[in-house]
Amino acid sequence: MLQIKRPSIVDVAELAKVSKQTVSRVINESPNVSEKTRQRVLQAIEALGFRRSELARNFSQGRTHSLGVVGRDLNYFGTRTYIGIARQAEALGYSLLLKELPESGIEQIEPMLNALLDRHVDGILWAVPEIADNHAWLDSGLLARIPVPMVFLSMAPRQEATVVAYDNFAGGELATRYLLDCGRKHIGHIAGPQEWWDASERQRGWETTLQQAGMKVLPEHVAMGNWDAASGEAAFHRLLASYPALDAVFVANDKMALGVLLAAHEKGLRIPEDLAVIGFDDITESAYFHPPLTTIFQDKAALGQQAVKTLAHRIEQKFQPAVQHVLESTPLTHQLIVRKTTPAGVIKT
Amino acid sequence: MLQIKRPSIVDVAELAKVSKQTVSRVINESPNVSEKTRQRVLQAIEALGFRRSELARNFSQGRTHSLGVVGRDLNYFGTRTYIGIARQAEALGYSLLLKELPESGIEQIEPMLNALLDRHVDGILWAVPEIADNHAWLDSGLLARIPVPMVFLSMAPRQEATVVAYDNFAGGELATRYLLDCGRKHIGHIAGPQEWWDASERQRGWETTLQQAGMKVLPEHVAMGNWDAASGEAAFHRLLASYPALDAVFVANDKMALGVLLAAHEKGLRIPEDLAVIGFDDITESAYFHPPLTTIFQDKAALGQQAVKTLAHRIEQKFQPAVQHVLESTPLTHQLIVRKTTPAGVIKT
DNA sequence: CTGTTAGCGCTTTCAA
DNA sequence: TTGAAAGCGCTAACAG
Repeated sequence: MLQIKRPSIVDVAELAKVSKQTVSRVINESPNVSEKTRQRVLQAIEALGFRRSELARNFSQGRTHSLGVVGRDLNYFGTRTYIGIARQAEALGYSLLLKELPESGIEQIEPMLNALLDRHVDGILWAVPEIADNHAWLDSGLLARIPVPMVFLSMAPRQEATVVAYDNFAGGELATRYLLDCGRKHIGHIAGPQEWWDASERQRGWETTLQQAGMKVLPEHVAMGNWDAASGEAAFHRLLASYPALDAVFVANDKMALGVLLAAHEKGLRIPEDLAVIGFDDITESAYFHPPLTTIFQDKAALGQQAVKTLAHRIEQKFQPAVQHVLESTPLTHQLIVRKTTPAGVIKT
Repeated sequence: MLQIKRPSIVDVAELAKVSKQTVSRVINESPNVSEKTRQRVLQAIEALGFRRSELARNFSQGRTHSLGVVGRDLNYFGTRTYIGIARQAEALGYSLLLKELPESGIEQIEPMLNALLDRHVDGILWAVPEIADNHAWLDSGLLARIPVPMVFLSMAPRQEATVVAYDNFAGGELATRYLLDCGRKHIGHIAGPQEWWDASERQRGWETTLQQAGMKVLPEHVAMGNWDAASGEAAFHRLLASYPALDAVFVANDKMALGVLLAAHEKGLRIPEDLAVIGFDDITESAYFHPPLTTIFQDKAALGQQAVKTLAHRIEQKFQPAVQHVLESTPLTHQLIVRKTTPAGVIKT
């Protein structure tokens, strides 16, 4: 099973009777080649089935036209986010080098970044959710020593770091205000894990909105889950116990809301008459929950796209500081999707 | 903003007063280095903060220790599959180069493969679901011309192609047999898109099992969906119309089953008394459906792991034909998960 | 045990 | 418009 060597630029040069330099010019579409030789070279390329080795090119140029993507469990940001990332990267001519950051934590971070840098990625996209202080390394000065542009997905804004994120605070406000508009007076919250930035922002949005409406917010008006349906169910039981007057609940994601719906049903609560429920995310299933879930939509694909655009923009700036690059931007705003878990007839602008 | 050049092997050599070859030996842990010089070199490495450039190494070795992964929409195989792939690749020392195959189709395939080969991936993992004839290119001889090992995820077995897949036929049998064991006499099927290999296999499992039980299987006993909850709902309405005696339904995936549950509820059917329902996949939400869904579990992470193991095994074989490599294998068998959408009290071995 | 010499396949000077 | 030469950072093959 003889391995046939890929033809190189030299093979093409020999066949076309030119220098390899000329071949290089042809494949790079340099204008400084006569039409005649260009044709000869193109023929040789065709005849040999030549393709330029990106590996060699990357090596010689010192850049790889690839982006390192560090994720955690792929599934937090969800497949939609990754699709956005992948499509946008492809569109912009970047390859993706994917890494999974293990739970273990902080001591894995530097090795991971190094692995990417050793492969000379042009930029790095950090798609690890911010949990507790797992982004604390940013303040250690490590960031400044990373020689390539870096973009962070959905983390708390901080100095010197480029962040692409939804405004979860605003999302929390949107959900809560809607429940207020429905006329509910006792709006509880089932939060994601406190240590998650996204979760605490959503909670802050809920709290602030209620306070601005002149309502009191007590600790027993919140229960915490871990994003899973099971935890939503458990949290709902606790919440109902600690806040019996409850007539509406803002759940920090749709999966937990699924658990809430089940639990409420078991308790014999009518939805939305006795209890209004609003979720967060608008996962595809939520339209088929029982009853269909009112929720806050966020376009995860757009989030991924925007992150890649931003990163690519910074890379181009670095490699060609001369030219003015424009950064296209996708708007990232939450949308309210009203379905059956909230009362009908409410006008919302 | 001066870009500091990464120290190279040569810088280390100079500082340690040895040849770069010796440095190379040290970083590759060759035994043929005296302890004394090794220490000197290590110190120099430390002092300079040297790290070997994987890019250069890849180039010089002609292999990249990376796997090309071609997926479609990331979400068909699901995040679990990708987590399995990512973790196993990491464990085996491979990087992942990710590509998304656009829907458009066949004319994208060769460019995609070429893009991967131009970057000299060591192997390719094809994670695109087999739909209609979108794998027909395999029979065109293209495969034979791909110079690196390739592994296909979840497609129909064929000559000359390495496939890692669940036996969907067996899964269909398992589900159907269970409904029979429950004593149901009118078992319908809501299938995935006919053109999907996985879908048609599951259907075949259903059909065969019923026939072996001496039952007649008619076209009106099946309705087709597109994997989405919405399509499951619609398909159920059609199925009920064409097969009024229906007392059980095997749904080809959990999402569609979700739609079925909603539709059945609206029809006033009691589950499982009037209608037993079994899904397929065991997505995390299904335990929280209303009622909790009986389903067939498949470990997608294990699927991804097994695919990477298989691919890595073939790669090692190629690069070091001398040594005997053992291929660890993860068992890929479906499991029945009994919850509330099927009658209780059935003993199942 | 260590050093020397090539060479991987391309791009980037610099000359002609 | 073309070519020659050097170099990217490493490994491989051969000497000593």
